[in-house]
Amino acid sequence: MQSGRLSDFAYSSIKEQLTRGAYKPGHKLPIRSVAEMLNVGATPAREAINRLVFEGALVMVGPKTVIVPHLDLTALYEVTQMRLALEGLATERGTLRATNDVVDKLLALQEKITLSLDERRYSDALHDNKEFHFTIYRLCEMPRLLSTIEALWLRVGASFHDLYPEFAEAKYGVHNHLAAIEGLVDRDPSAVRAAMENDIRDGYRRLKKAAQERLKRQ
Amino acid sequence: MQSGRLSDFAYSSIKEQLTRGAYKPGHKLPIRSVAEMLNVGATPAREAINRLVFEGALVMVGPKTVIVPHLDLTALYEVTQMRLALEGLATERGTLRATNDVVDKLLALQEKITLSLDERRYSDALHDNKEFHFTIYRLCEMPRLLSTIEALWLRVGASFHDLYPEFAEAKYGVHNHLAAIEGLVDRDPSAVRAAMENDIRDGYRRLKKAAQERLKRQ
DNA sequence: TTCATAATTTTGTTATCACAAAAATCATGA
DNA sequence: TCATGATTTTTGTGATAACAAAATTATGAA
Repeated sequence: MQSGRLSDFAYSSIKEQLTRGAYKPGHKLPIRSVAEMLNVGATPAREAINRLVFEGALVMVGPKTVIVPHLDLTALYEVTQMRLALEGLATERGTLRATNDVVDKLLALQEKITLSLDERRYSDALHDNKEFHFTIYRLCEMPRLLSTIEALWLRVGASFHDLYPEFAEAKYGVHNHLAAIEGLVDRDPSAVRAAMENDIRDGYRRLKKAAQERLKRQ
Repeated sequence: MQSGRLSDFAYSSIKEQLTRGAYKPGHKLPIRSVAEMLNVGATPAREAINRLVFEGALVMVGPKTVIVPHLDLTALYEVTQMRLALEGLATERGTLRATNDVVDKLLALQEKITLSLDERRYSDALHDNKEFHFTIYRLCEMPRLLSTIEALWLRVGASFHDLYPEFAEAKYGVHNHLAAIEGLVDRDPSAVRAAMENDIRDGYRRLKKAAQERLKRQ
Protein backbone atom coordinates (compact mmCIF):
# COMPACT_ATOMS: atom_id res chain seq x y z
CA MET A 1 0.00 0.00 0.00
CA GLN A 2 2.37 2.72 1.11
CA SER A 3 6.12 2.60 1.15
CA GLY A 4 8.45 5.02 2.83
CA ARG A 5 7.11 8.37 3.76
CA LEU A 6 3.51 8.78 4.69
CA SER A 7 3.63 12.35 3.43
CA ASP A 8 4.37 11.16 -0.07
CA PHE A 9 1.64 8.59 0.16
CA ALA A 10 -0.85 11.23 1.23
CA TYR A 11 0.35 13.57 -1.50
CA SER A 12 -0.02 10.96 -4.23
CA SER A 13 -3.41 9.90 -2.93
CA ILE A 14 -4.89 13.37 -2.96
CA LYS A 15 -3.29 14.11 -6.32
CA GLU A 16 -4.78 10.92 -7.72
CA GLN A 17 -8.21 11.87 -6.41
CA LEU A 18 -7.88 15.31 -7.92
CA THR A 19 -6.91 14.08 -11.37
CA ARG A 20 -9.79 11.62 -11.25
CA GLY A 21 -12.17 14.42 -10.41
CA ALA A 22 -13.24 12.84 -7.16
CA TYR A 23 -13.74 16.19 -5.50
CA LYS A 24 -15.97 18.92 -6.78
CA PRO A 25 -14.62 22.47 -6.93
CA GLY A 26 -15.23 24.13 -3.60
CA HIS A 27 -14.80 20.90 -1.68
CA LYS A 28 -13.00 21.53 1.59
CA LEU A 29 -9.96 19.55 2.59
CA PRO A 30 -9.42 19.89 6.34
CA ILE A 31 -6.29 18.26 7.66
CA ARG A 32 -8.02 16.00 10.14
CA SER A 33 -10.55 14.70 7.64
CA VAL A 34 -7.86 13.91 5.10
CA ALA A 35 -5.79 12.28 7.80
CA GLU A 36 -8.67 10.08 8.90
CA MET A 37 -9.60 9.14 5.35
CA LEU A 38 -6.06 8.03 4.58
CA ASN A 39 -5.43 6.49 7.98
CA VAL A 40 -2.44 8.65 8.68
CA GLY A 41 -1.61 11.23 11.30
CA ALA A 42 -2.18 14.92 10.97
CA THR A 43 1.40 15.72 10.06
CA PRO A 44 1.61 13.84 6.74
CA ALA A 45 -1.85 15.05 5.76
CA ARG A 46 -0.91 18.61 6.53
CA GLU A 47 2.29 18.34 4.56
CA ALA A 48 0.58 16.87 1.51
CA ILE A 49 -2.12 19.53 1.50
CA ASN A 50 0.36 22.34 1.87
CA ARG A 51 2.47 21.01 -0.95
CA LEU A 52 -0.53 20.90 -3.24
CA VAL A 53 -1.33 24.48 -2.27
CA PHE A 54 2.20 25.54 -3.17
CA GLU A 55 1.83 23.86 -6.53
CA GLY A 56 -1.48 25.57 -7.14
CA ALA A 57 -3.53 22.38 -7.29
CA LEU A 58 -5.44 23.44 -4.19
CA VAL A 59 -6.20 26.96 -3.02
CA MET A 60 -6.46 28.68 0.33
CA VAL A 61 -9.59 30.76 0.57
CA GLY A 62 -9.13 31.63 4.23
CA PRO A 63 -6.53 31.27 6.94
CA LYS A 64 -7.94 27.86 7.77
CA THR A 65 -9.70 26.69 4.68
CA VAL A 66 -8.23 24.86 1.73
CA ILE A 67 -10.53 23.92 -1.13
CA VAL A 68 -10.44 22.40 -4.57
CA PRO A 69 -10.25 25.47 -6.80
CA HIS A 70 -13.29 26.72 -8.63
CA LEU A 71 -13.26 27.23 -12.35
CA ASP A 72 -11.01 30.17 -13.03
CA LEU A 73 -10.72 31.31 -16.63
CA THR A 74 -7.85 33.62 -15.79
CA ALA A 75 -5.85 30.74 -14.38
CA LEU A 76 -6.76 28.57 -17.33
CA TYR A 77 -5.48 31.20 -19.72
CA GLU A 78 -2.30 31.77 -17.82
CA VAL A 79 -1.53 28.09 -17.48
CA THR A 80 -2.24 27.62 -21.18
CA GLN A 81 0.32 30.26 -22.07
CA MET A 82 2.88 28.57 -19.87
CA ARG A 83 2.01 25.20 -21.36
CA LEU A 84 2.54 26.55 -24.88
CA ALA A 85 5.97 27.83 -23.91
CA LEU A 86 7.20 24.81 -21.97
CA GLU A 87 5.54 22.00 -23.86
CA GLY A 88 6.63 23.67 -27.07
CA LEU A 89 10.18 23.59 -25.79
CA ALA A 90 9.94 19.96 -24.73
CA THR A 91 8.39 19.03 -28.06
CA GLU A 92 11.11 20.60 -30.19
CA ARG A 93 13.86 19.09 -28.10
CA GLY A 94 12.14 15.74 -28.03
CA THR A 95 11.65 15.57 -31.77
CA LEU A 96 15.40 15.60 -32.32
CA ARG A 97 15.71 12.45 -30.22
CA ALA A 98 12.71 10.61 -31.59
CA THR A 99 13.07 6.93 -32.52
CA ASN A 100 10.88 4.65 -34.58
CA ASP A 101 9.85 2.82 -31.43
CA VAL A 102 8.40 6.00 -30.06
CA VAL A 103 6.51 6.64 -33.25
CA ASP A 104 5.02 3.16 -33.02
CA LYS A 105 4.03 3.73 -29.41
CA LEU A 106 2.36 6.99 -30.32
CA LEU A 107 0.46 5.36 -33.15
CA ALA A 108 -0.76 2.66 -30.80
CA LEU A 109 -1.77 5.26 -28.23
CA GLN A 110 -3.64 7.24 -30.84
CA GLU A 111 -5.59 4.15 -31.88
CA LYS A 112 -6.52 3.53 -28.26
CA ILE A 113 -7.63 7.13 -27.91
CA THR A 114 -9.80 6.99 -31.02
CA LEU A 115 -11.37 3.74 -29.87
CA SER A 116 -12.04 5.12 -26.40
CA LEU A 117 -13.69 8.19 -27.89
CA ASP A 118 -15.87 6.07 -30.15
CA GLU A 119 -17.03 4.04 -27.18
CA ARG A 120 -17.47 7.15 -25.07
CA ARG A 121 -14.97 6.00 -22.49
CA TYR A 122 -13.79 9.55 -21.92
CA SER A 123 -11.80 8.83 -18.82
CA ASP A 124 -9.67 6.32 -20.71
CA ALA A 125 -9.31 8.70 -23.62
CA LEU A 126 -8.09 11.47 -21.36
CA HIS A 127 -5.63 9.17 -19.64
CA ASP A 128 -4.12 8.06 -22.92
CA ASN A 129 -4.15 11.60 -24.22
CA LYS A 130 -1.92 12.58 -21.32
CA GLU A 131 0.30 9.61 -22.00
CA PHE A 132 0.54 10.67 -25.65
CA HIS A 133 1.75 14.13 -24.71
CA PHE A 134 4.21 13.00 -22.10
CA THR A 135 5.63 10.28 -24.30
CA ILE A 136 6.79 13.07 -26.56
CA TYR A 137 7.91 15.33 -23.73
CA ARG A 138 9.94 12.61 -22.08
CA LEU A 139 12.11 12.34 -25.18
CA CYS A 140 14.08 15.47 -24.41
CA GLU A 141 15.32 14.04 -21.11
CA MET A 142 14.90 17.21 -19.12
CA PRO A 143 13.51 16.04 -15.79
CA ARG A 144 13.08 19.50 -14.31
CA LEU A 145 11.15 20.66 -17.32
CA LEU A 146 8.98 17.57 -17.18
CA SER A 147 8.01 18.01 -13.55
CA THR A 148 7.14 21.64 -14.15
CA ILE A 149 4.86 20.64 -17.01
CA GLU A 150 3.25 17.99 -14.84
CA ALA A 151 2.48 20.60 -12.22
CA LEU A 152 0.75 22.68 -14.88
CA TRP A 153 -1.42 19.76 -15.95
CA LEU A 154 -2.41 19.11 -12.35
CA ARG A 155 -3.28 22.75 -11.96
CA VAL A 156 -5.97 22.80 -14.57
CA GLY A 157 -6.83 19.16 -14.07
CA ALA A 158 -8.06 19.79 -10.58
CA SER A 159 -10.67 22.41 -11.29
CA PHE A 160 -11.54 21.54 -14.86
CA HIS A 161 -11.68 17.81 -14.60
CA ASP A 162 -15.44 17.48 -14.68
CA LEU A 163 -15.50 19.46 -17.90
CA TYR A 164 -13.24 17.07 -19.74
CA PRO A 165 -15.96 14.62 -20.78
CA GLU A 166 -17.92 17.21 -22.72
CA PHE A 167 -14.58 18.51 -23.88
CA ALA A 168 -13.53 15.12 -25.20
CA GLU A 169 -16.75 14.61 -27.11
CA ALA A 170 -15.67 16.92 -29.86
CA LYS A 171 -12.83 14.62 -30.86
CA TYR A 172 -10.59 17.57 -31.13
CA GLY A 173 -7.03 16.48 -30.91
CA VAL A 174 -7.14 13.50 -33.23
CA HIS A 175 -6.08 15.53 -36.20
CA ASN A 176 -3.41 17.34 -34.26
CA HIS A 177 -2.00 14.13 -32.86
CA LEU A 178 -1.73 12.63 -36.30
CA ALA A 179 0.02 15.74 -37.55
CA ALA A 180 2.43 15.51 -34.62
CA ILE A 181 3.23 11.90 -35.46
CA GLU A 182 3.91 12.79 -39.07
CA GLY A 183 6.21 15.55 -37.96
CA LEU A 184 8.05 13.11 -35.72
CA VAL A 185 8.51 10.71 -38.60
CA ASP A 186 10.10 13.56 -40.52
CA ARG A 187 12.10 14.61 -37.46
CA ASP A 188 10.77 18.11 -38.02
CA PRO A 189 10.77 19.96 -34.69
CA SER A 190 8.76 22.98 -35.69
CA ALA A 191 6.14 20.85 -37.40
CA VAL A 192 5.61 18.79 -34.27
CA ARG A 193 5.62 21.89 -32.14
CA ALA A 194 2.99 23.51 -34.32
CA ALA A 195 0.80 20.43 -34.07
CA MET A 196 1.13 20.26 -30.29
CA GLU A 197 0.51 23.97 -29.93
CA ASN A 198 -2.60 23.59 -31.98
CA ASP A 199 -3.69 20.75 -29.74
CA ILE A 200 -3.16 22.82 -26.63
CA ARG A 201 -4.99 25.80 -28.08
CA ASP A 202 -7.91 23.69 -29.27
CA GLY A 203 -8.18 22.21 -25.82
CA TYR A 204 -8.06 25.63 -24.27
CA ARG A 205 -10.84 26.98 -26.46
CA ARG A 206 -13.06 23.98 -25.88
CA LEU A 207 -12.48 24.01 -22.15
CA LYS A 208 -13.09 27.73 -21.95
CA LYS A 209 -16.32 27.43 -23.88
CA ALA A 210 -17.56 24.60 -21.70
CA ALA A 211 -16.64 26.52 -18.58
CA GLN A 212 -18.41 29.65 -19.78
CA GLU A 213 -21.56 27.71 -20.57
CA ARG A 214 -21.54 26.07 -17.20
CA LEU A 215 -21.00 29.37 -15.43
CA LYS A 216 -23.94 30.83 -17.35
CA ARG A 217 -26.25 28.01 -16.36
CA GLN A 218 -25.64 28.64 -12.69
CA MET B 1 10.42 39.91 13.12
CA GLN B 2 8.10 37.14 12.07
CA SER B 3 4.41 37.44 11.43
CA GLY B 4 1.96 34.62 11.10
CA ARG B 5 3.29 31.24 10.27
CA LEU B 6 6.70 30.21 11.47
CA SER B 7 7.01 27.92 8.46
CA ASP B 8 6.89 30.88 6.13
CA PHE B 9 9.38 32.73 8.24
CA ALA B 10 11.75 29.78 8.14
CA TYR B 11 11.23 29.39 4.40
CA SER B 12 11.98 33.03 3.68
CA SER B 13 14.99 33.01 5.96
CA ILE B 14 16.63 30.02 4.32
CA LYS B 15 15.76 31.34 0.89
CA GLU B 16 17.31 34.67 1.75
CA GLN B 17 20.46 32.95 2.95
CA LEU B 18 20.62 30.91 -0.22
CA THR B 19 20.27 33.88 -2.52
CA ARG B 20 22.92 35.69 -0.55
CA GLY B 21 25.24 32.76 -0.96
CA ALA B 22 25.61 32.26 2.77
CA TYR B 23 25.95 28.51 2.40
CA LYS B 24 28.53 26.81 0.27
CA PRO B 25 27.41 24.02 -2.05
CA GLY B 26 27.45 20.76 -0.15
CA HIS B 27 26.52 22.42 3.13
CA LYS B 28 24.17 20.21 5.11
CA LEU B 29 20.90 21.52 6.42
CA PRO B 30 19.66 19.23 9.19
CA ILE B 31 16.25 20.06 10.56
CA ARG B 32 17.32 20.48 14.14
CA SER B 33 20.22 22.77 13.31
CA VAL B 34 18.06 24.99 11.16
CA ALA B 35 15.40 25.02 13.85
CA GLU B 36 17.89 26.07 16.49
CA MET B 37 19.46 28.72 14.30
CA LEU B 38 16.09 30.30 13.58
CA ASN B 39 14.74 29.80 17.09
CA VAL B 40 11.77 27.78 15.91
CA GLY B 41 10.59 24.24 16.48
CA ALA B 42 11.37 21.30 14.29
CA THR B 43 8.06 21.40 12.45
CA PRO B 44 8.46 24.78 10.75
CA ALA B 45 12.09 24.07 9.94
CA ARG B 46 11.19 20.74 8.42
CA GLU B 47 8.41 22.23 6.38
CA ALA B 48 10.60 25.00 5.01
CA ILE B 49 13.40 22.63 4.06
CA ASN B 50 11.05 20.22 2.35
CA ARG B 51 9.45 22.99 0.39
CA LEU B 52 12.82 24.15 -0.87
CA VAL B 53 13.63 20.59 -1.86
CA PHE B 54 10.39 20.39 -3.85
CA GLU B 55 11.30 23.60 -5.60
CA GLY B 56 14.76 22.33 -6.41
CA ALA B 57 16.61 24.96 -4.41
CA LEU B 58 17.96 22.26 -2.09
CA VAL B 59 18.67 18.66 -2.92
CA MET B 60 18.39 15.38 -1.08
CA VAL B 61 21.55 13.31 -1.46
CA GLY B 62 20.42 10.62 0.98
CA PRO B 63 17.35 9.59 2.90
CA LYS B 64 18.35 11.90 5.70
CA THR B 65 20.63 14.46 4.14
CA VAL B 66 19.65 17.68 2.47
CA ILE B 67 22.39 19.88 1.09
CA VAL B 68 22.89 23.05 -0.89
CA PRO B 69 23.28 21.73 -4.44
CA HIS B 70 26.68 21.51 -6.05
CA LEU B 71 27.40 23.11 -9.36
CA ASP B 72 25.44 21.18 -11.94
CA LEU B 73 25.90 22.24 -15.54
CA THR B 74 23.07 20.02 -16.67
CA ALA B 75 20.67 21.76 -14.32
CA LEU B 76 22.02 25.15 -15.36
CA TYR B 77 21.37 24.35 -19.01
CA GLU B 78 17.91 23.01 -18.35
CA VAL B 79 16.89 25.93 -16.20
CA THR B 80 18.27 28.32 -18.80
CA GLN B 81 16.08 26.77 -21.49
CA MET B 82 13.05 27.11 -19.25
CA ARG B 83 13.99 30.68 -18.46
CA LEU B 84 14.22 31.53 -22.15
CA ALA B 85 10.76 30.13 -22.72
CA LEU B 86 9.01 31.63 -19.70
CA GLU B 87 10.83 34.92 -19.38
CA GLY B 88 10.46 35.36 -23.10
CA LEU B 89 6.74 34.94 -22.71
CA ALA B 90 6.58 37.36 -19.80
CA THR B 91 8.67 39.88 -21.70
CA GLU B 92 6.50 39.90 -24.81
CA ARG B 93 3.32 40.18 -22.80
CA GLY B 94 4.78 42.81 -20.56
CA THR B 95 5.99 44.99 -23.42
CA LEU B 96 2.42 45.50 -24.59
CA ARG B 97 1.54 46.97 -21.22
CA ALA B 98 4.63 49.10 -20.74
CA THR B 99 4.26 52.67 -19.55
CA ASN B 100 6.66 55.57 -19.56
CA ASP B 101 6.97 55.30 -15.79
CA VAL B 102 8.31 51.81 -16.16
CA VAL B 103 10.82 52.94 -18.74
CA ASP B 104 12.03 55.62 -16.36
CA LYS B 105 12.34 53.11 -13.57
CA LEU B 106 14.35 50.78 -15.77
CA LEU B 107 16.65 53.61 -16.83
CA ALA B 108 17.25 54.47 -13.20
CA LEU B 109 17.91 50.84 -12.35
CA GLN B 110 20.35 50.52 -15.20
CA GLU B 111 22.27 53.56 -13.99
CA LYS B 112 22.45 52.02 -10.54
CA ILE B 113 23.70 48.77 -12.02
CA THR B 114 26.39 50.45 -14.06
CA LEU B 115 27.52 52.44 -11.06
CA SER B 116 27.62 49.36 -8.88
CA LEU B 117 29.68 47.51 -11.46
CA ASP B 118 32.13 50.40 -11.73
CA GLU B 119 32.56 50.40 -7.98
CA ARG B 120 32.79 46.62 -7.92
CA ARG B 121 29.79 46.29 -5.62
CA TYR B 122 28.72 43.09 -7.34
CA SER B 123 26.14 42.11 -4.78
CA ASP B 124 24.27 45.36 -5.34
CA ALA B 125 24.60 44.98 -9.08
CA LEU B 126 23.12 41.52 -8.98
CA HIS B 127 20.27 42.65 -6.79
CA ASP B 128 19.35 45.45 -9.14
CA ASN B 129 19.80 43.21 -12.13
CA LYS B 130 17.14 40.95 -10.73
CA GLU B 131 14.92 43.92 -10.07
CA PHE B 132 15.43 45.05 -13.65
CA HIS B 133 14.27 41.73 -15.03
CA PHE B 134 11.29 41.37 -12.74
CA THR B 135 10.17 44.94 -13.31
CA ILE B 136 9.62 43.91 -16.90
CA TYR B 137 8.11 40.54 -16.06
CA ARG B 138 5.65 42.03 -13.61
CA LEU B 139 4.10 44.09 -16.40
CA CYS B 140 2.19 41.17 -17.86
CA GLU B 141 0.26 40.61 -14.64
CA MET B 142 0.48 36.86 -14.68
CA PRO B 143 1.15 35.92 -11.06
CA ARG B 144 1.47 32.20 -11.67
CA LEU B 145 4.01 32.77 -14.40
CA LEU B 146 5.92 35.12 -12.17
CA SER B 147 6.22 32.72 -9.28
CA THR B 148 7.39 29.97 -11.60
CA ILE B 149 10.11 32.24 -12.93
CA GLU B 150 11.13 33.17 -9.41
CA ALA B 151 11.54 29.50 -8.57
CA LEU B 152 13.86 29.14 -11.55
CA TRP B 153 16.02 32.03 -10.40
CA LEU B 154 16.28 30.54 -6.93
CA ARG B 155 17.26 27.23 -8.45
CA VAL B 156 20.41 28.46 -10.10
CA GLY B 157 20.95 31.17 -7.54
CA ALA B 158 21.54 28.65 -4.81
CA SER B 159 24.36 26.69 -6.35
CA PHE B 160 25.84 29.34 -8.62
CA HIS B 161 25.73 32.30 -6.33
CA ASP B 162 29.40 32.39 -5.50
CA LEU B 163 30.19 32.50 -9.20
CA TYR B 164 28.17 35.62 -9.80
CA PRO B 165 30.90 38.08 -8.78
CA GLU B 166 33.32 36.88 -11.43
CA PHE B 167 30.34 36.66 -13.71
CA ALA B 168 29.38 40.25 -13.10
CA GLU B 169 32.87 41.54 -13.75
CA ALA B 170 32.48 41.21 -17.47
CA LYS B 171 29.76 43.84 -17.57
CA TYR B 172 27.78 41.65 -19.82
CA GLY B 173 24.17 42.66 -19.71
CA VAL B 174 24.58 46.40 -19.92
CA HIS B 175 24.22 46.41 -23.67
CA ASN B 176 21.32 43.98 -23.59
CA HIS B 177 19.50 45.99 -20.95
CA LEU B 178 19.80 49.16 -22.96
CA ALA B 179 18.49 47.34 -26.01
CA ALA B 180 15.56 46.08 -23.98
CA ILE B 181 14.75 49.58 -22.82
CA GLU B 182 14.80 50.87 -26.36
CA GLY B 183 12.48 48.09 -27.42
CA LEU B 184 10.13 49.00 -24.59
CA VAL B 185 10.09 52.62 -25.70
CA ASP B 186 9.06 51.39 -29.14
CA ARG B 187 6.56 48.95 -27.62
CA ASP B 188 8.17 46.27 -29.75
CA PRO B 189 7.66 42.88 -28.03
CA SER B 190 9.98 40.80 -30.13
CA ALA B 191 12.75 43.37 -29.87
CA VAL B 192 12.57 43.33 -26.09
CA ARG B 193 12.33 39.58 -26.06
CA ALA B 194 15.42 39.29 -28.23
CA ALA B 195 17.34 41.57 -25.92
CA MET B 196 16.29 39.64 -22.83
CA GLU B 197 17.04 36.33 -24.45
CA ASN B 198 20.46 37.60 -25.31
CA ASP B 199 20.94 38.67 -21.73
CA ILE B 200 19.94 35.25 -20.45
CA ARG B 201 22.18 33.47 -22.92
CA ASP B 202 25.15 35.71 -22.18
CA GLY B 203 24.68 35.02 -18.51
CA TYR B 204 24.46 31.32 -19.15
CA ARG B 205 27.66 31.24 -21.16
CA ARG B 206 29.56 33.27 -18.62
CA LEU B 207 28.29 31.22 -15.73
CA LYS B 208 29.03 27.98 -17.49
CA LYS B 209 32.56 29.09 -18.27
CA ALA B 210 33.21 30.17 -14.70
CA ALA B 211 31.80 26.91 -13.39
CA GLN B 212 33.93 24.85 -15.77
CA GLU B 213 37.06 26.71 -14.76
CA ARG B 214 36.30 26.22 -11.11
CA LEU B 215 35.61 22.54 -11.59
CA LYS B 216 38.93 22.19 -13.41
CA ARG B 217 40.85 23.87 -10.63
CA GLN B 218 39.59 21.36 -8.11
C1' DT C 1 47.70 2.30 6.14
C1' DT C 2 43.23 0.46 4.46
C1' DC C 3 39.15 -1.51 4.58
C1' DA C 4 35.29 -3.86 6.60
C1' DT C 5 32.52 -4.04 10.63
C1' DA C 6 30.62 -2.85 15.00
C1' DA C 7 29.12 0.71 18.25
C1' DT C 8 27.32 5.18 18.80
C1' DT C 9 25.27 9.39 17.66
C1' DT C 10 22.50 11.98 14.76
C1' DT C 11 18.51 12.60 12.15
C1' DG C 12 13.87 12.39 9.62
C1' DT C 13 9.36 10.99 10.32
C1' DT C 14 5.14 10.60 12.59
C1' DA C 15 1.65 10.80 16.33
C1' DT C 16 -0.10 13.47 19.83
C1' DC C 17 -1.33 17.51 22.57
C1' DA C 18 -2.29 22.35 23.73
C1' DC C 19 -3.59 26.66 22.15
C1' DA C 20 -5.39 30.42 19.68
C1' DA C 21 -8.02 31.76 15.97
C1' DA C 22 -11.30 30.99 12.48
C1' DA C 23 -15.61 28.99 10.97
C1' DA C 24 -20.03 27.41 11.86
C1' DT C 25 -24.07 27.43 14.51
C1' DC C 26 -27.44 29.38 17.16
C1' DA C 27 -30.08 33.03 19.25
C1' DT C 28 -32.09 37.35 19.13
C1' DG C 29 -34.29 41.46 17.54
C1' DA C 30 -36.14 44.32 13.97
C1' DT D 1 -37.14 37.03 6.55
C1' DC D 2 -32.91 38.73 7.31
C1' DA D 3 -29.15 40.70 9.51
C1' DT D 4 -26.30 40.69 13.61
C1' DG D 5 -24.01 39.33 17.61
C1' DA D 6 -22.83 35.59 20.91
C1' DT D 7 -21.58 30.90 21.56
C1' DT D 8 -19.86 26.56 20.30
C1' DT D 9 -17.23 23.71 17.37
C1' DT D 10 -13.76 23.03 14.22
C1' DT D 11 -9.33 23.83 12.54
C1' DG D 12 -4.31 25.06 11.55
C1' DT D 13 -0.10 25.61 13.86
C1' DG D 14 3.78 24.50 16.45
C1' DA D 15 6.26 21.95 20.28
C1' DT D 16 7.51 17.62 21.89
C1' DA D 17 8.57 12.73 22.38
C1' DA D 18 9.34 8.09 20.62
C1' DC D 19 11.14 5.29 17.19
C1' DA D 20 13.58 3.41 13.43
C1' DA D 21 16.94 4.16 10.23
C1' DA D 22 20.79 6.53 8.47
C1' DA D 23 25.17 8.73 9.16
C1' DT D 24 29.20 8.92 11.74
C1' DT D 25 32.78 7.39 14.51
C1' DA D 26 35.45 3.89 16.62
C1' DT D 27 37.53 -0.51 16.33
C1' DG D 28 40.20 -4.20 14.76
C1' DA D 29 42.26 -7.23 11.43
C1' DA D 30 45.03 -7.81 7.37
